[in-house]
Amino acid sequence: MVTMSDVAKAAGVSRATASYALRGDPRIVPQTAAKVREAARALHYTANLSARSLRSGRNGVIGLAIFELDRAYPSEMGAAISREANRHGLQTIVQETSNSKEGEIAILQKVTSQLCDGMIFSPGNVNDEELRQLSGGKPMVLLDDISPDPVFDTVNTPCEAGSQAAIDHLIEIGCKNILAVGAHYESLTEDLQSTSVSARRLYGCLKSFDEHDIEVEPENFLHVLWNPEEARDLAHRVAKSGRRYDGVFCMTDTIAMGFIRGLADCGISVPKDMAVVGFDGINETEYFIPSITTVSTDLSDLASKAVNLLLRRIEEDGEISEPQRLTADFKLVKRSSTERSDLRITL
Amino acid sequence: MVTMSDVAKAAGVSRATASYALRGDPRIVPQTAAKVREAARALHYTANLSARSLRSGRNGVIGLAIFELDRAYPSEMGAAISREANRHGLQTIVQETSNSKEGEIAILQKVTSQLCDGMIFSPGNVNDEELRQLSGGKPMVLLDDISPDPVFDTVNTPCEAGSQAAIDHLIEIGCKNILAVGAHYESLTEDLQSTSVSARRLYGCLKSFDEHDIEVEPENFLHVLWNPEEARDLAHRVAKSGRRYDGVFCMTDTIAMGFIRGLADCGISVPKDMAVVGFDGINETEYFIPSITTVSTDLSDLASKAVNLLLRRIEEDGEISEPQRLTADFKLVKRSSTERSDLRITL
DNA sequence: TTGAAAGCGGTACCAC
DNA sequence: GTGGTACCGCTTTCAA
Repeated sequence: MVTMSDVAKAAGVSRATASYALRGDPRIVPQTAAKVREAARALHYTANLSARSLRSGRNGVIGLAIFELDRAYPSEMGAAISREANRHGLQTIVQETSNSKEGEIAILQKVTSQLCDGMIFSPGNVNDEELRQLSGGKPMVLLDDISPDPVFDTVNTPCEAGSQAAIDHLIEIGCKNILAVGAHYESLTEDLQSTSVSARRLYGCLKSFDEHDIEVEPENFLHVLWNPEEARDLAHRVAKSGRRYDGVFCMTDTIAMGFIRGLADCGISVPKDMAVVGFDGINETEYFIPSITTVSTDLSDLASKAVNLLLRRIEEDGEISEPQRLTADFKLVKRSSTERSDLRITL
Repeated sequence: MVTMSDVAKAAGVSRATASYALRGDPRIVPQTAAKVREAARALHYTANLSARSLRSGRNGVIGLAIFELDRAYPSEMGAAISREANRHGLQTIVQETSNSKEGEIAILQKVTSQLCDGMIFSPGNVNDEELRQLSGGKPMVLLDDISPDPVFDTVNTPCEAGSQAAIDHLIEIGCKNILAVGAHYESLTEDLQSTSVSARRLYGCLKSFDEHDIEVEPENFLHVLWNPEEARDLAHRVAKSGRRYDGVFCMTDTIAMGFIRGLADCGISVPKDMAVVGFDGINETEYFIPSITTVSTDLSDLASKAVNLLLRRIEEDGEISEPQRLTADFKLVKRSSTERSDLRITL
């Protein structure tokens, strides 16, 4: 392994000078700097990040912790963040928490807070106070944090506005009896700011119903775990229940896909018999049959907001500003799953 | 930040003793060890990985580099490896190479080889010689490496046997005119061991045709980039070509999904008009409509083989054994996309 | 403008 | 069995 001493020796300067030169410190005269750079290149020198990190606390790497690597939304988000960080000259390391408290603690405490300049984190099972401890003082940006009293910068997904747009769309295309899948009607009791993602999406639904003067009952909302298996089962139960819905808003695309699959199992066709809207905008929605109308979270925007917040914290020296809370953009992408043939005929 | 000196002081021992005690060195007497552990717990001490790594070259973290985070197969593989590593008490950090040479170099040179005890890597644009340089001497296991003369341990996906099983299945259900999508017929000229994944999958197809005494022509094979967009376009062209296939083997599930989508665009129904088999076994194949028959690579097996090979290298001291080449298990998962109604009637 | 040297937080050798 | 201490590779004061 070639070290900076090797480079310094080859260039005929001291280690200190080599260090300054390689990092472009203006104190070093151009000739010396060029000599050092040349030596580094010739020797294929690469700085040792552990050493740099140990000494200066910085190494140009940021950490991202997501629930699960193998689910579409978090992994697409990870890709977006990774690419955005690259644009700023940073490397991103991704880890999965497996949505368990031990996982989150292990990652933050053992890895991310030690090996990275800062981290972006989807908290699931640790609260802000624990996070503060686990962060080891390193900058952190949270994704969809639900603390009433935020300690860290946060970027939220556009839950309220997005869900509202979804229901608006179903109403627009003529749906008269809409079902929202993903949250209990009862979950909406708490303070909205500090509440869960599902409750915030539910809130958006209610807002839309309200603005359209549509009365809803608890039966218009069904809770389900956010995975396709459960959604599929739920669709079976809905199909057998006899209750007739003509439009469904699923709080995630994965739910939507499972739900549509479940409807298909029971001979109910989307969009002919029922229109379906998803949320997230994962790539698969375009290739699913039918392609799925979805509230597409703008992941580039989310990534850019998160990385910029993090960089601000990493670069700020001492003076700590108020934690910020931003929301990512979205757009409603209309596809087959809400194309109503009856509507098309009237056009 | 609480350091080992703090722990040592609190426990009334030296730093050296504290270090030994915390790592369970048998030389330390149980009482002393307990004292140290208690102090560490009370102070919420966590070892600094950069420091440990700098000194000992080990920190319990392995690196995984995959092409793209936001594609199903690599991310499911990443999840499997991450979980397998956890089982061995290791943390995994995942990075995406974006399938570019610069990406691969940056990751290996700047991050993985420095911050990790070893790495698992899908090479795409760097050859073995470059890899050896970039690895910095750290242990590395490759995934689907195609070097004629392997330098590193490798775990391959079951290309030949899997593709053969796929074609076998299509033949079994009565397909008479089969199309394989994903590789040129011409790509099969080179030495099989050192050839690309697509060529190896192609070879499996040919083996099956051969064993069933089925004559094939170049028209039975169509090349396409391995993404759903291209596959969808290709399906459009196939549909319009007039050539009648009754069974299609797509070399990845993503191709299969895009292809089925494209067929649907043209009014061709799967499996009624055409049976389709995919490869990889990604989760979505189960929820796609129709659900997709696929050659499912056993990712737990792949992960276990890769992690075990890596651990062996990390733990081996000096004595270097021959590079090993293993192949992951698979199973053919039969689903709707190859359910032939005509066959079902005759049963 | 450059160099000497201290030190980041651990590990591991060697002496006691 | 435990402690002193050199050292991993780099950054960063401080002096020259």
